[in-house]
Amino acid sequence: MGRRARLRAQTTAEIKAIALKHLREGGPDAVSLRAIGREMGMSGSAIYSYFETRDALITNLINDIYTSLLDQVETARDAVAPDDVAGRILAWGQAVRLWALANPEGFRLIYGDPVAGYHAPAGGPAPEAAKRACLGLTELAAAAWPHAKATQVFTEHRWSDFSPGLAGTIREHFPDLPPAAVALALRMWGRMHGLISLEVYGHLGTQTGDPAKLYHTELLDLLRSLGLDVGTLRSST
Amino acid sequence: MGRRARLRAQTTAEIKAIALKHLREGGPDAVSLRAIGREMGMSGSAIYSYFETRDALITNLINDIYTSLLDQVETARDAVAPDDVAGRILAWGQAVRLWALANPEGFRLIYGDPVAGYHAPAGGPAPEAAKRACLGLTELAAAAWPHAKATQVFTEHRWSDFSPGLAGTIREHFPDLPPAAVALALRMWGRMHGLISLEVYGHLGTQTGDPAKLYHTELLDLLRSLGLDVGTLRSST
DNA sequence: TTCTAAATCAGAACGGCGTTCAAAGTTTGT
DNA sequence: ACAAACTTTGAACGCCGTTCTGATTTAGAA
Repeated sequence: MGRRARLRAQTTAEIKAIALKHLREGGPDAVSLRAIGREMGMSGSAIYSYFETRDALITNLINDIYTSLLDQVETARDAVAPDDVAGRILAWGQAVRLWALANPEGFRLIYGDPVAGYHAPAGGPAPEAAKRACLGLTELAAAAWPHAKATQVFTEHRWSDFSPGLAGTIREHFPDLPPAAVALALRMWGRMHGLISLEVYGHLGTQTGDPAKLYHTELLDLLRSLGLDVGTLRSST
Repeated sequence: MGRRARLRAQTTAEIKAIALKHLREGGPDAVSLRAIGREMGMSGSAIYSYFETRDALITNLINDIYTSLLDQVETARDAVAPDDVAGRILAWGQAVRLWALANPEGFRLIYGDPVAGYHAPAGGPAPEAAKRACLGLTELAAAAWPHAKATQVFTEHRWSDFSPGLAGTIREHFPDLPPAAVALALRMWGRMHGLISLEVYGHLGTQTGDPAKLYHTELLDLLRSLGLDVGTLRSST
């Protein structure tokens, strides 16, 4: 990599770093090419040498942020023994919430309306990370499936219910998993996402430390509905 | 009401109607004072006679939209006999989703980042509607509580876990309800909200009619976790 | 090494936005 | 009839994304 390419990579990184800083400090509106350029001592239009458009920069940020979320969540999950299925699900769920509370702007960027006038590219802004998330959840669901299948509500699910890309990838990794287990994985996702997004967007009491307890209860209920014993677990905040 | 006041009310309504139209047709960015004025044959600054600021207009819209959501949801719930607890919960849940799919921009306005640079006023943009939502869900949880309390995961919840305003209002309406039932109501909210918001924001497969089935399964599982019999219910899409 | 083509930048410009302000126009009540 | 209140306009300010022109710097081939 020549000198030119190195400078370019460095500038690109600086743009992204400042964009992230503005995002954290001033919310989505503060992420503007002109403001970034101003802080870097560059003209706003100069950034167009590094990103084709502002949306491209945002997409790039979403990718990074989504990846960092998954890194953290997977790490938390893998800190629990693989045979402790309930513990791994609990760890995943708590990690998602803690990450979201620590990075609310990032959470909004990934799961909400990212930024004024932003339009996600086809296939979503971070298809790679999204696939990782799906696979991670499916792995948890697959591990829980032997216990869960007895307790699950009966609803017919077919592979054709899912997008071909997702279904294909999943069946590659988990050949013997029934489609109902994939539905379970998505529902687990929804259960975690619901309370977290209500909390991040301020629709929960906005008072005291309650949301943590509420979320913990929800996770325990999720485990119970999977047929997993949670009698002894209690204090993993 | 004099002629002047009537004209004023009419203009105010027209502003809101056009704002809603732009919201539906062009997304949040299309809601701009200048664009509204343009369509009305008014200068953009004239709107400041009717709304103190753009955020005030948005807040007003959120209020209307949130209210219309609750009207629809409560109507759906009340179409089911009061003693059919499971049916009422199912009706509520399906109504929320159908409304969200029919009014995705409204859903984003209420539950997401509403619009570029919008900052909600203290107490939220629609405290009245939010309270109605909480009470409605609490009513459902209260009706289910006799069945549910046996199956619920044990987690201590106290009144102090909730915001004083919410707790007070709820205890007014449901004097004998334990705090755990309020936690259950909020968790029901989260369960419905999770899948719906993932679907509205395009994080679910983006393929086929699957989300409906997934959501239905989730509602059935919710009912099951409440100890409500759902063996015969199946086809209420 | 010299020369050409590419990459990088600044700065002006266009049209959009929310908001403010002074001035003109209109309605209301006295 | 007239003063006070309200409504509206249009210009202005500063912000934004984006495009374009032209200058400057760099990389690689001759």
